[in-house]
Amino acid sequence: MTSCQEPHEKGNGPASARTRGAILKTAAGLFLERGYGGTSVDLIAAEAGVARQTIYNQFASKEALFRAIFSALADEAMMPLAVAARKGASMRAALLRLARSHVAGALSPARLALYRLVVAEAVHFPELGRAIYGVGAARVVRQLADFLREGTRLGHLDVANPEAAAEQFLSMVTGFQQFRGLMGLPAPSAEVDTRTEEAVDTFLRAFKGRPQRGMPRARR
Amino acid sequence: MTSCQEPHEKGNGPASARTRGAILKTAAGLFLERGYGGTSVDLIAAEAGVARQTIYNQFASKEALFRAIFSALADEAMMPLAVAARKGASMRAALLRLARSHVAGALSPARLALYRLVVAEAVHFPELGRAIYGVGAARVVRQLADFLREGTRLGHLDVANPEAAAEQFLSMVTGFQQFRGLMGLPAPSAEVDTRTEEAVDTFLRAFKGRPQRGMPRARR
DNA sequence: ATAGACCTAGACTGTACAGTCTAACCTACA
DNA sequence: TGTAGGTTAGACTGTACAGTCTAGGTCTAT
Repeated sequence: MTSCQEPHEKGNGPASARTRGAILKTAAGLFLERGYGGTSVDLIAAEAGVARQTIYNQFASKEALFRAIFSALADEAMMPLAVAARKGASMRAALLRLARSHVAGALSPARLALYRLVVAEAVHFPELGRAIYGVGAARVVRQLADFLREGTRLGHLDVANPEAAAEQFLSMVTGFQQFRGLMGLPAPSAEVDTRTEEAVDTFLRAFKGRPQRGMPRARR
Repeated sequence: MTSCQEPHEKGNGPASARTRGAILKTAAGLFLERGYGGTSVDLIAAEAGVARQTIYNQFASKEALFRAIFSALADEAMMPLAVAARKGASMRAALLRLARSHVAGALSPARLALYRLVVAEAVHFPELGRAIYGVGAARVVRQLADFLREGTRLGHLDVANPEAAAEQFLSMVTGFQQFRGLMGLPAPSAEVDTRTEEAVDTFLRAFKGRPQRGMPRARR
């Protein structure tokens, strides 16, 4: 493969920065797609359009490269919940919006790949598991818990233990859908949506607050 | 092509059967412990106290061995839910018992290992994912759904969609605990138990049947 | 005893990979 | 122009592995 790519403009920093970025980005994609063991340094080099030696100039080892990638990956993995309750929206609408966005995220190919990667490698890279949990899941739980606490304070909900309820909500909403996705089963979006709605309704039946105007409590 | 060579009645066929069993058992343990890629045929042979050639006499390839192991693994993976509602037990007690046993199973090292393996390999062995889902998860869901349906018929519960509710229940009960386990985080049994109880209570708040003072008989 | 089915040990082939080393090469900059 | 930093292709080492092949060993039924 003849190298000689277009001459780098000066001013965008040292060539090494650009190269390093390309390596990181390419390697991240490959690790997600093929796992740690399934991704050779040669492949990363080829895909990034870079010599293998260049990778070793930038990173001490394949493992070091993986670790370097990981924190970044973990950070962007769990986008913050779109938790802002809109002013006029009902609690059900707010939770549904939130659930839908969370499910969509959790079922996206990128997130499923990340999940697969982490589950598979957490044994060899224990701090990786802790990182994903801490910067990802735990943070999302905390955000949602705050939202539920606020909803309770305002009387729209009746949640005694917001952290536990948040975990229950997220588990219920993603649980089986995500499992099916990981198992390679199809996830028709209509069905996903139905399941999401049902989960939200179950959650609301369990945690509905004091009756609101126009919302008769009597329900047998 | 697993065990199709038994044309002669030779009676016992002792050596090969025993050998084959040892290989299967050893390989299953190693695959669970170290994953498919992390387990070499040499290692299996050594661990099983068998020559490598013997493995190749019994199985066409490492992959064939893996597949042969898998159905067995999938079968014993999800023990049937101890779903029998005891006569005198309250619904809460029954669900709690069920939840506890399910959680204990899901968090057991063997099941976490299986889960890890399946999640990691479902890409390369798609039918593996389908098998685990079908013989495992889907079956458990069906059982629990039947139980919920029966509870609803008796008026102890009010579940409109038993399948969906069963998935919600199982997701809620195992969701985060299992995730934490997979991530290598400690799972203090006291905390697991608390979370389990909370999940059961949430479920019951959502699906509690009509008040049961005299247990009004519901016929349909 | 002997034949056949099964087993063992280990040599062997071919492949893939991590990581090192070298020598040439490009670009910037003094 | 020359030097320095970074890059490149590719050769090289050592390891691990899947899978084959061979030569001989063990057990069992006839």
